[in-house]
Amino acid sequence: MRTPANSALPRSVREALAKLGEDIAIARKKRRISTVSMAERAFISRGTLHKVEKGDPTVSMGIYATVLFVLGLSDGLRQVADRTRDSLGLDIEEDRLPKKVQPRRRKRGLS
Amino acid sequence: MRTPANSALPRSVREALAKLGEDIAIARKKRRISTVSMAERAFISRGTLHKVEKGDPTVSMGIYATVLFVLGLSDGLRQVADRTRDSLGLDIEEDRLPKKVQPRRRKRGLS
DNA sequence: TATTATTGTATAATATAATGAACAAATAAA
DNA sequence: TTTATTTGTTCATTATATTATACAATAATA
Repeated sequence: MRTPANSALPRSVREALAKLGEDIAIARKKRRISTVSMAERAFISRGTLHKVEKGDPTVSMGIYATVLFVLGLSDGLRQVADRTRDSLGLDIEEDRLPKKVQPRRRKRGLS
Repeated sequence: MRTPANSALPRSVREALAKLGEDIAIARKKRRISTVSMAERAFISRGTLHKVEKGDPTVSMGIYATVLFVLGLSDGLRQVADRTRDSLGLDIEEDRLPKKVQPRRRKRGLS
């Protein structure tokens, strides 16, 4: 990622990722898996695993997901934005949601 | 990511990410946010947002996290691997977990 | 305490993620 | 039905993520 979303992440986002990284490290230790072994199982380098356990935002989602999978925790991913839990926004049945979001148009000829 | 973890993700992982992407797209539509507007708010390009809504594993975690934040769904991230929910592994108090994971050593001099 | 493996960092090289632009296809509003 | 806007894709360019390697610091075992 080479976007401001990298260097200038909102505090709460940075904290959420940091917590995720910590939780991953704890889960790994609970399972008595070394960083070397974990890196091998996830097909990544030890350095990248270290970033994951720090909650580094530049690491790809696929790598996070694979690490979680190795830990048997990938189900958590499915619930992150689960529809049934999402109370915000319009309360419309999924089928009736517009496929494209389009603002109400102005009549032609108005300044 | 340029690791096998990219092209050869386990089925369940690919599916979990695909679901996450779908849920994100639905949440966006519920809130009547266009892809253009969403991309702006998350400081990313429209193309990358499209990947996110497909559950593409090569997109950075920071970008996923920022999009979730814009949707007001970033709390879900904090619970993905939450300790208190993690029933697997050793059931040891966090404080007593070893900082390093080390296998039991062999006595010297044994073949 | 001595020893040995694990973990924390740093660096250069290289693969690739993210962008912006441009065009086609699809959909919602008039 | 017509029209305007959104969304899907592609491509070349550029920034950067990931790796492999090596060394230092740290912690667990005997």
